[in-house]
Amino acid sequence: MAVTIRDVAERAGVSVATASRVLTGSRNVSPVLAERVNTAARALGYRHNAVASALRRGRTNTVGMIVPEIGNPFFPSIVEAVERRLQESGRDLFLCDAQQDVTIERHRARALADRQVDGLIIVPVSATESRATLVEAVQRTPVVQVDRYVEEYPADWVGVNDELGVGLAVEHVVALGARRIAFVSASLDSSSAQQRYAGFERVVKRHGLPSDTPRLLGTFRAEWGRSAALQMLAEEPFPDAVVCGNDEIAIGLLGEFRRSRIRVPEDVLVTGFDDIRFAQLADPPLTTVRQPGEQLAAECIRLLDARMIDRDLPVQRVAIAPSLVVRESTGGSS
Amino acid sequence: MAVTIRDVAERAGVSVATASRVLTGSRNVSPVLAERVNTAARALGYRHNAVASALRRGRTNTVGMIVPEIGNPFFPSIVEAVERRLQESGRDLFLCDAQQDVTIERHRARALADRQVDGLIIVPVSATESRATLVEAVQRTPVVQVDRYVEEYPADWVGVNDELGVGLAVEHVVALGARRIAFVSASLDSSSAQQRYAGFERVVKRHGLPSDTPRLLGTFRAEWGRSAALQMLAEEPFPDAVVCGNDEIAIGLLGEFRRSRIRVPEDVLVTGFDDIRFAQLADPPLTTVRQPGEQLAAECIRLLDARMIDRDLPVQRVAIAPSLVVRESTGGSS
DNA sequence: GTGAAAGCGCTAACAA
DNA sequence: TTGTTAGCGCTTTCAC
Repeated sequence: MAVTIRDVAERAGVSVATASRVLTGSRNVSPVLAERVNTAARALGYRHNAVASALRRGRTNTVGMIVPEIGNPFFPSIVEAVERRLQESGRDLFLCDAQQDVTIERHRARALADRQVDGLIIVPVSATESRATLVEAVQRTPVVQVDRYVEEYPADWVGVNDELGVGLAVEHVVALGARRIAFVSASLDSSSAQQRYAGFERVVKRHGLPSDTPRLLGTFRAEWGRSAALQMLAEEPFPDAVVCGNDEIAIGLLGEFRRSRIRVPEDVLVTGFDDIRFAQLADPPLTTVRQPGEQLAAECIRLLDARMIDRDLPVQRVAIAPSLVVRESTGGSS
Repeated sequence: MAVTIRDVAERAGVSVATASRVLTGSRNVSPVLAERVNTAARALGYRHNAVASALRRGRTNTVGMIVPEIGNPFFPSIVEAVERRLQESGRDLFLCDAQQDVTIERHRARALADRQVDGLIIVPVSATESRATLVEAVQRTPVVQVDRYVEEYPADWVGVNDELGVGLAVEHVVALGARRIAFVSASLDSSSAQQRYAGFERVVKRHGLPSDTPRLLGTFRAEWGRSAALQMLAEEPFPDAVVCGNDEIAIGLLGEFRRSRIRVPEDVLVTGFDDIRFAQLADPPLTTVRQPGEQLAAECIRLLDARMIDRDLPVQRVAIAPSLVVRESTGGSS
């Protein structure tokens, strides 16, 4: 068996209480004994049993995080930022992947809560079907929703203003002269998809632009961008611009346009959303709406910590304004 | 306080032992009592305390995983595959990101071991500097290295044969007539970088190709691909082909070549490694060496389970043969 | 400042 | 088949 605090105490000639006090960094121990305990611990190769500690204290110094799909490159960027923040306060992050499935998402949320995480950060899969999972989780642990949220906000949320973000993209292509603007995004399961769609419609309406242009809703994947491109190529008239619900879709679209000898930005303008790493590596480099990952992460941890202190706080919603990054897919920086 | 097994037992009118037996699915309980316990648990909203259970059993039904950098899209693909496998046996995966830093990696490994994970899956950051972390971890829990390994194999390993993989790429461009072949990859910290470099040199030598072509070693990132491209463009003679250490580098390289009006594959052939999602979306679509993620994951779990049964098994090394995926960056399928 | 002792919630002997 | 009970390793009163 592994060496326990009992062994350390014995070797140091003190009680387990004192050993515990030293090992957890309590003030009220004489330097002499503290030194003895530390020496004994080192000599024996003592390793703290976090499970036992967690059982006793009811805290784990651990935060759980669930993302809809780790393969979508936008999520890893948020995860990295959150992890850096958590590190500052010495907490560990356990990350889980819901694989785009609300059932798996529920399992993961329970698994994390069962392990007594001190808090849960979640990007919900679905605006409607993830709701029950959130409601259940909120009763067990502090929860913060990031990026996406579920209906009626059972928990705090931080994200960018998606509606505004897509608005920026539309305004941009309108300013460049586009009239017939198509929208390619994911079906309206998630709040992101919903808000981005809403933003598109709002600005199109505001400018009195034709509303019979394609609105193609599939998934947030590049393959969907490809099929959407093919679909648009098969129909007349071809749009002046395509605003996409995220970068992956836009990159898929660009690939298909390239193959069909449609020139971007000469024949059609294209915009994305997120500003993932590959956006600037696309051909042509992609104009997109940037999500400020560091800021999202910072706010997320702030909300979580506030909620850990007071569970009964009113639910907070923090919407950060995104910014447009102009690249060559709409004619380049100007 | 949350509802405990004691509350359930009381409500069901049985002992905690019986309640425990029912709740953990033991056979030896009469159906009548089992039903009563389940009903009581549901009525009270009982949730299993995994921490207490873990302390008692010494098992957590949890596997930890550490990747060097979750932002590198190759790792999420492995993570997803591992997660699917683990799900089959009802275990949960806790994922950690080492942020390319061996110190953080050590912290994560300890945090996971402290929480008594039943096993650890790790893609080590460095072939040399991650070694101590591995050695320590191996003493605490079953460990499997995936993709990369550290010197002297303190733990099982499964990955593709990197040397062979790069060999496939070189053979391919040689068959297409390339003589002057450049190599752009990451500096030789990780075993992947080392093996891929070795594979390149071996095949170049075997074919008696010129050995004064560029060998540029930086990082596994697209930015490095860009700078490497610029470096090669500034020198004479320009190579016939560039074999890259991974897809990201190749994609960065393609971007820079495009900007400089170097045509791929007409002016130069380019190959990658990994076959990440964006490889086929690159312009032109990237010829690359595919790592069979599902197979890696399956083998990884098999090794882990074997080691959980017998810690004293001799160290296993499983090298899977990778395959070449030919796309347009070397002239397309043929 | 230090130690004795009571659990945190659960499981697994052991008895009945 | 069921119940009683002794811990898993740790932290934290509560006495001294």
